[in-house]
Amino acid sequence: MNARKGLRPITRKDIADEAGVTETIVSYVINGNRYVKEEKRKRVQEAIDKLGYRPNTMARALKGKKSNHLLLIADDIKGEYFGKLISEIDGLAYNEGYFVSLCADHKDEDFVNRIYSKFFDGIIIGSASFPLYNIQRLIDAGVPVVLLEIRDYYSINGIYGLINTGLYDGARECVRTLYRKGRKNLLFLDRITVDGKGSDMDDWRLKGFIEESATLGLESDERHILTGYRSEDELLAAFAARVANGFVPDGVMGRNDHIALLGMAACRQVGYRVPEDVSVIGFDNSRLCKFSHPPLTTMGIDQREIAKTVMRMMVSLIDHKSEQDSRLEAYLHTQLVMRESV
Amino acid sequence: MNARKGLRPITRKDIADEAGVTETIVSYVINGNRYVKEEKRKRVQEAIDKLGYRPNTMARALKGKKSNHLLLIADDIKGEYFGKLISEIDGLAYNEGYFVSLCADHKDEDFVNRIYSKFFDGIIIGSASFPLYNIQRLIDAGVPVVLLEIRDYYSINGIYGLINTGLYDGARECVRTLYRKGRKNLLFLDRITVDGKGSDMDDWRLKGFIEESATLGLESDERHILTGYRSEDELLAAFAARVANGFVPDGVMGRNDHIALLGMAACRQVGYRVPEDVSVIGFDNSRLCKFSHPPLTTMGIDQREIAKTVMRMMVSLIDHKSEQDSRLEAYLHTQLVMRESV
DNA sequence: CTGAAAGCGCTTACAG
DNA sequence: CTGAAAGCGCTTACAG
Repeated sequence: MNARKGLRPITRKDIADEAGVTETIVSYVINGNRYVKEEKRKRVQEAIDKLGYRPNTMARALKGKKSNHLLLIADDIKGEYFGKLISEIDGLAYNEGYFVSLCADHKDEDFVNRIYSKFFDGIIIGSASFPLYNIQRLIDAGVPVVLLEIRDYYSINGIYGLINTGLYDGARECVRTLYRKGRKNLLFLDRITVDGKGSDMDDWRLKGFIEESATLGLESDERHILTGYRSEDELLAAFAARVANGFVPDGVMGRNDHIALLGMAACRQVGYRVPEDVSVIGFDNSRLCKFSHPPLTTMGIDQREIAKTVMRMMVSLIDHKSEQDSRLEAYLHTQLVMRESV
Repeated sequence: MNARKGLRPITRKDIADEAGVTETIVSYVINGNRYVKEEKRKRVQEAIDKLGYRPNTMARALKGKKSNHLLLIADDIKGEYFGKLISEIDGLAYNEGYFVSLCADHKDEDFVNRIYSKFFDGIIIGSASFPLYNIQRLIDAGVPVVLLEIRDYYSINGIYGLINTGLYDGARECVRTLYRKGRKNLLFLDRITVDGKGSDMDDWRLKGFIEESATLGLESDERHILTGYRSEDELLAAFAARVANGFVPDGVMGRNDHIALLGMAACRQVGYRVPEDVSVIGFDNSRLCKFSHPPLTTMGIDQREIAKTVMRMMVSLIDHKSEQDSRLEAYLHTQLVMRESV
């Protein structure tokens, strides 16, 4: 009971002593890979329950067993999109016996070495800025990897999971939604980044915007894409500048709800009414949408479905890797949520 | 290069071979706890850099070294409050060499055994529903624990960190803010829970609401507290029912911004104008506030400051536990953010 | 059917 | 100053 000393963690030996069997026997009942006399098995099981024993994860992992730890690498941990996703993944993972670690996409060279200390049973990459060669390195090293297709991963080879979360089709539908309202002069609002480096054409949402615009015969050159800002204020300023330069958008598509709402504010700032003068559409269907004014029309992402797919792939990759002979793929869909901003 | 085979993780032996020294020497230069001839040290260092070697975390932890893993237990992973907090903690933790795992507060009896497999160097508890006796068990077992004081933890003994994030004082200031606007008939909106079990008096925000009301001579009996709902719709219905029963609030305080905004919607639903008829105040200063209509006045929480305090305490607890002779405490402050809903 | 033993990748007290 | 060796808590091939 002395907090300073620390209660000794209970080990396999304690169970063996308590149950009156060899340590070997304890291992075999835990791993269930050898017949053990029913009566001994029972005594061991009781000892385990009584003492609340859990095999030391470290020791098991050292002997080649799983660490039961997954890592999720994200770039916008703060956002509601990842919040929901993590929450769903955590729920499913916990039931499968896993813990999930969360990590922003750190830029230092050492990052990959650190995550590759044989610690994680699998890695989920949901960051658009994680370098491709590092992803390839992980896959080549045999680490189970599941990629959330925020950007194009066509160049990645090997056995891994790839989840297309419907961003591209969703973006196209956003454009069509604006178009159906008679909007012809669209503006895409890119993300805010620390370094002011925006998305490139490998970004599914931007790509969807451009290609659907082309399909519909709408312009989508660089005047129609606002990018390169590092803060909310810079976004507002960039928008105002674009308008001052004579560009008059009648439809605004935000890369996510937060950005779309900032676009809405920017519109009002230069005197446009939403949705009378300009339609605004977001992406994510986050809580923000319902409470904005007017409520934001948006493209909903089903994080629960994504989480289920992630876990399904992870389990395949971890437990049945040798049975796979090509990458696993899944295509999910977004869903338009009509409110009043379009 | 064969993805199926997997590149063998590089071990201490590889470094020893590469540098032409004993494995022992490699360990000593890594841990820096013995003099090693400058020239050997240099060769080892070069080999480490060249091969990108990282000591196996599992093996080190098995020998009593740190696992460099922290666990954060939260109850509302989805929310923006935790999103920001995690994001900040992750940033600081990464620089200190830690990864942080995230976990909802699972209810099964086995949860504590699972987290107590000697895996985590420390545990941060930000969940109001984590059972007190389990917290005490962890602390008694010598696990470094930092508690975010969402509720009252006066009964926990031993050496641990306790961070009062200013919820109580913040809640009181919310009440005063409403009061200053002449609001006398206040309504506290509690959280939405899965089981419909609301907060008790150990909850700092509720406690602050009740006690400041008393100080100001305002009523704060159960008619002034709305609780026990399991969904947004139930909240709206409960609000309408309370009003139908003849209770006419002129000030609404939400437990967080999301709840406050729901309260705002509820007000409108029964025909009240905000802020003309009723003032609404939230808690968190999340993105929601800025985009609501009218923009929500709220109590800001500084997650960055909380994260810094958490890490500072964690490091003390992990690296200098023996030097502590009582629990570590910190008091942080919330900050009123005036907008237009009060 | 079952136990003693090797070994996973490390750290560090021990003995030169 | 430095190496061989014990041992952390496990798993499982090996030899009864």
